[in-house]
Amino acid sequence: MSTSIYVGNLPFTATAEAIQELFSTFGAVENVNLIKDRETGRLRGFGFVEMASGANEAIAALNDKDLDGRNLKVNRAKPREERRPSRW
DNA sequence: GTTGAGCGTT
Repeated sequence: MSTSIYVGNLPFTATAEAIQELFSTFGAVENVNLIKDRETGRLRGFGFVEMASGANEAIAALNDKDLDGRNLKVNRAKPREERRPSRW
């Protein structure tokens, strides 16, 4: 059982490994997925983290936490929606 | 800088 966590307001200086280390402090990080624009390849400024345990602990501790001069947004993520229809 | 995908067989 894993918990999907939404992480927003991420600094462009942050990386997946840094996020994993940060979240692994409170539990086991299953996976880290930083979202980036697939057309430009640049970070969108947010990402997702899957944790096997300590998810709520990480959320409570890292949410609204100061990082690189910005306050992080950490919340339980909602299931990914279907991609926009390619065709009618 | 705020809720993710990719272009073939996850």
